[in-house]
Amino acid sequence: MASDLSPPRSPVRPVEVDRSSPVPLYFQVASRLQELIEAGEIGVGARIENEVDLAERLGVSRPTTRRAIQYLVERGMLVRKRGVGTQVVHPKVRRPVELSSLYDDLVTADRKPRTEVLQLKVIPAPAEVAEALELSPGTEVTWIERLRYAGGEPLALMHNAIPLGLIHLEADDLARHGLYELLRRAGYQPRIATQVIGARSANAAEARTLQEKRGASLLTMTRTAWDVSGRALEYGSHVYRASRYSFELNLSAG
Amino acid sequence: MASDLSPPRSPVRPVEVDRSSPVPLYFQVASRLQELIEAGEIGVGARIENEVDLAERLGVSRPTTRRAIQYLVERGMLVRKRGVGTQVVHPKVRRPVELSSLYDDLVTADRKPRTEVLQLKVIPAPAEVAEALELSPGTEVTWIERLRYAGGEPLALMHNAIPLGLIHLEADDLARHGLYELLRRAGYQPRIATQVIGARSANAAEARTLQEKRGASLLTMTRTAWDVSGRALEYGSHVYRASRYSFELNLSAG
DNA sequence: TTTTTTAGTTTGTCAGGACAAAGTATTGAC
DNA sequence: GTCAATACTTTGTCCTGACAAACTAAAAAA
Repeated sequence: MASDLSPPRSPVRPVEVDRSSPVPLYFQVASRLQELIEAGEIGVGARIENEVDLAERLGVSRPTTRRAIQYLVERGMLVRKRGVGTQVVHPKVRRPVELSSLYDDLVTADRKPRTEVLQLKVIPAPAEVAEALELSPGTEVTWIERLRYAGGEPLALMHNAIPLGLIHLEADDLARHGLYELLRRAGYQPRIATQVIGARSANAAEARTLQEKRGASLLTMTRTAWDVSGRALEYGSHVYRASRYSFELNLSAG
Repeated sequence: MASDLSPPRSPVRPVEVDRSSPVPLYFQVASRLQELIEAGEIGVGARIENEVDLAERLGVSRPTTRRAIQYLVERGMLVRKRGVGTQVVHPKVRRPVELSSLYDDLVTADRKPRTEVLQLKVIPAPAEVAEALELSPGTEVTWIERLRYAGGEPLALMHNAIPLGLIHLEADDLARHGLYELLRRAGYQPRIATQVIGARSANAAEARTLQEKRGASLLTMTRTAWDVSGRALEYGSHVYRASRYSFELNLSAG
């Protein structure tokens, strides 16, 4: 019997599972729940049905139900408390699902990007680069210098080093596609990266290239990216015009 | 019988579980595995024993073993492939465990922090702040201006707004503790935040306060933080001396 | 009235078993 | 020798069942 508690317990009506589908049951359940939550049918703060009842009503086992709920907990849509129940979390809090993608593509989003390849050659890795990529000093790498425009204006000056043998790069490809896209296409999926974001003033050459005044503030970002097996894919050292660019990130704790 | 495959299959020797301990079995198993991996006893790239055998040898059920392994997979130490096995991932790739904490405390880590409270008062929220905290324009908030030193030198000028009623702040407390520590102590745990990181040049007042030259590059960071229930906890607008500070982050892609 | 005890609810942990799906290695046919 | 079929290994999904731990709320005792 439903008790009368202040956060109403929504009944989660028409959820059914399709056992002939190749989609795992737990995922079907999670998806249905997610739909109901996003459609607002299970209002924020409301407690969902308890595991045991939900499982019984859907005709699946409790572990399957648990796994579905766990899945949504992990992406921040639900919170569980032992002895209490499972609540829907405020939507604003549900963002950080994809905090984690690595994109040059902040640009690609809405502004018209254009890339000019200033340099493309093979050089012995400078000490800093070799260390970042975990190569012996002097190992050769592909070295790229690109100037990226957005909306017709220069936005960033980007230097990258890529270990030889990973991928063969043509200036043409680089002009038309992002580096990460090219890497992915060659079968290398960046999974982990460490970034350092800082700022400094533009020197004369940078100011000229980026059409800024000398001494203008620049955002700097250096990054090393690895694939899932720990192979270093890329080292990058970029400077952005602070007047036109900023980093936006979503963090989640615990 | 162990086959002879190029990545050697480590035997994961002396792992035992303590059933009288209050620590969950799956967590004991995960911890032991993690130790072995971090001590290098299961070398990078090596496959660990398969679930079934491991479970049997430890005297726990397969679901428990699975859960332990899953736990390490989620924090990026292991990779599993159906039909193949479970491999240890390169250590460099294991970082992003705690990308997710919100800290002022980058500073507190090793450098001696000191905080000077320049302002502490209640004011109607400016438009930008009100929007960030999802308050009606003009709602009163606690407004703080702090100057943070590290190693005897000024490092950052920080402005924060906190909704009234959350917490009563004293200049004394703020001088001795981080804002997040005070919030946590009052029972408010920041869970989600959105940050924007940019750069600009210091104006005269900022330069004076931070002991920089006028026009020096500053790193800027504005942030809004929410707790798990979606309540807005804090809005912050900080500027850092770019010559002394940078943001370091670890990203991981889904 | 206030505090303590008790009972009830709900999630957390764990076992053991069964079959499916995805790879890998071996075998057999051509 | 090359290619396809087969067997094997390993993780993925799912079930039933049981008890423990945390929390809430009601009942009992002070």
